[in-house]
Amino acid sequence: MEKKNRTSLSQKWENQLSQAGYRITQPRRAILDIIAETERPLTPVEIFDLAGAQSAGIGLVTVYRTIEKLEELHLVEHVHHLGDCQTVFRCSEQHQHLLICTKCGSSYYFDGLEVEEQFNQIGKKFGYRITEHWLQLAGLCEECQKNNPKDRK
Amino acid sequence: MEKKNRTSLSQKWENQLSQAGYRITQPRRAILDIIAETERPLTPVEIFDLAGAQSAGIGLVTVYRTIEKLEELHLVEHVHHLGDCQTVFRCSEQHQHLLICTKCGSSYYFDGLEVEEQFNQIGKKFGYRITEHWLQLAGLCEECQKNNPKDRK
DNA sequence: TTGATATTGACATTCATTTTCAATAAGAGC
DNA sequence: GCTCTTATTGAAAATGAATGTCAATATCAA
Repeated sequence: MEKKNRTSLSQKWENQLSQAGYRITQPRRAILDIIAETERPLTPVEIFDLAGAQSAGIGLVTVYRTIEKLEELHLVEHVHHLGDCQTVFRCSEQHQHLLICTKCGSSYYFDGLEVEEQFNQIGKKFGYRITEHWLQLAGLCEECQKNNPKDRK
Repeated sequence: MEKKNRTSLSQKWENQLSQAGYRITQPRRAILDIIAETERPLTPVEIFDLAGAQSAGIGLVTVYRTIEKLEELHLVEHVHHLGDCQTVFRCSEQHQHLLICTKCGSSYYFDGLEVEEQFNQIGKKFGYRITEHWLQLAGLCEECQKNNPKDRK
């Protein structure tokens, strides 16, 4: 059995799951690693495939259930990848907004403090009291701008 | 056959569909009317139910197909109704953002010119060239704030 | 080490959406 | 107004994502 290179992030998640009373199992560990390591949103099936490649015999159901727990503890969240209403995932910290590359999917979180104040203003204009907002930016990351000199599909 | 009170919006859509080479059928007309008349996002099934109440025998499949065409002509768009990744619909004009009431679902569109400039700035910070953005605000509308004196669920 | 039980994976089930296909109806051309 | 081509329709079947069921298994507290 080879020693896995656990990231500090998945270690942290593991502790939080444990503290919340959940057990740490091999399948869960594999799934945590995948999500923590990957710098872009993933679909449940993608996670399933990646995890399956590492340790055999992980069920897709377990992926859904693990995601559920992580979501409950606010360790991952659902994000929307371009117009399409695909359920994908990305680990997050605090309440932040996603900036995602339309080509390679690489993404960052940013806090929207500059804009959040304006949201309240806009709401006020229409008589609304804003309680939630949903913001996501998409574009080409530095890398993909280089590799995309003109506009290849 | 009673005369329907067609809204000017559905009339306009009808013309655009026609100009795009699509035929105007009774089912399509009913679906157009529903979407144009309704001031909140609707799921395909909701549209199906509402349309079915008006003229019998409209298939759910036709609802999906009509939405498809309307979307193609940018007459409706998919929106996300709060965290949940439910596919719902709402008619829109131009590129605008949705402001939606979490209680009754009533909604407005607003142009986000004030904030859009800032989006580019944020992107620049991370080396991204922003090409799309996705913004939705939710809260309580004036009416629901009144009817919701404390915080009834 | 042991034992209660949370978790697992296989399978069945549900629900939303898409595909298939023969029957029908829209509308262009006469 | 009538005819004919073909886009459109609805029913049924097919797909696909997500959830529920359940006996076997693995975790971890004692």
